[in-house]
Amino acid sequence: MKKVCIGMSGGVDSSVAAYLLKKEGYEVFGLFMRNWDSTINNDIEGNPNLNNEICPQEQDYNDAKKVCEQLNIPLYRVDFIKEYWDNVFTYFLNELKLGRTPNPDLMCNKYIKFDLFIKEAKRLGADYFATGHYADTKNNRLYKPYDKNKDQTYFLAQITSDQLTNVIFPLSNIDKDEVRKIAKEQDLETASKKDSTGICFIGERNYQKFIQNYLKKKPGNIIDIETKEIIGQHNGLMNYTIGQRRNVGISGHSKRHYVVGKDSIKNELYVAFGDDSKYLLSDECVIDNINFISPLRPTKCTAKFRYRGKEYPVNLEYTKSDEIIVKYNDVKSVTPGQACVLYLENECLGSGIIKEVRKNGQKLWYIN
RNA sequence: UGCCUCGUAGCCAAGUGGUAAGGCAUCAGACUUUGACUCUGACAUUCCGAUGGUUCGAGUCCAUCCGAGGCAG
Repeated sequence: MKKVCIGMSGGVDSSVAAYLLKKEGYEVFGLFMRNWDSTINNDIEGNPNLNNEICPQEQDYNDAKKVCEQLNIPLYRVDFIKEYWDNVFTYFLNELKLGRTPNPDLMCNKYIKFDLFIKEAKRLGADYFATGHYADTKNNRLYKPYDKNKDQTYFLAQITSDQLTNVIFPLSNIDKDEVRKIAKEQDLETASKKDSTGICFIGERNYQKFIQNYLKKKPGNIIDIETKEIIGQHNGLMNYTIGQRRNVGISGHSKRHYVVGKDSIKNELYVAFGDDSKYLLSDECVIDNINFISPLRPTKCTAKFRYRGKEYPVNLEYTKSDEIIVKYNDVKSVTPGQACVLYLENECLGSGIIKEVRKNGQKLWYIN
């Protein structure tokens, strides 16, 4: 019998995925992973769980355990604390230091979930590996799932075609409502559990305080990009992303403000006023760290610049190096460090990391 | 010191005798496996610098004081 390892997170999605695999007739076992340890990682400041009797991670494990008992499948667990730190968190901090906006979850999938985690699953005897992602795969290619609203291919766009070998996404053909319905029908422990959000396995919390555990505050000026006047002080460029409006720390203006750029050398944050500020717009970007999952290399396709962002039509210009120039009509808040994920219809072709943002052929001077 | 203007919630700002607009910020929630963006809701219940006065009724008129700025000097 085909043996499948399902990555169990303790949430409703992986719970239902496990149930569906079992129903399909596979021999299923669960694998729970932990990659963050607040004590080992010196994660003190702003950590709401330090004094809790039971931290969310243990709660997640308990929930996963309970679901596996309900489904009558074994559950194993594995720690990747050091590996997560070395491969994902270090990258995350380095990007922040450069003033960019990294997306650690893409790297978590690339280096942890679809690499080390799969290796552990194989070691435990699995032929196939499954997760509760909303995505679809066929012939080592990646596709959007049936539920376009929950589509999580954005986070998977840095893994390779090889990494999709023998991978199953049991939720590829059903939507979230259906998942909740199945969970309730089967009376799974996690049926009504709230979806988790926040950085992969670190969770929801005050981001600025979290970062302060690892990066020192570095105050500097906030500049009105139109008038060049100093209009406030920031706590450190790592706390801001392009397009951000909340928690910037300025007020007293009649229009909304948005972060439009930053200068890591001068340690200055640039802000513009108004919902339609031209400073937020770009029409071209350069991406590197190119990863194609698909063999296709179109010159016209669509792209997402942020998770749950809109998909825009783009033209691709392949350069000699490991870079692609992506051209599009004006798009707001395209941000260095974020992934530019390419799609052709339902297929997720792959992605690159945004390196430079341009408008009218010129690099935007106020974005690093 | 003489004259002028102004003093409304954290910030900006309407209101010019009839019982405190709005924007920004903030907070809460929705959405969300990235720090967002977006959306919804809350936000001056003895109160409009202070103290008196006129009036049926004043943030709105008058007087004085305090404070900020400007013009004279």
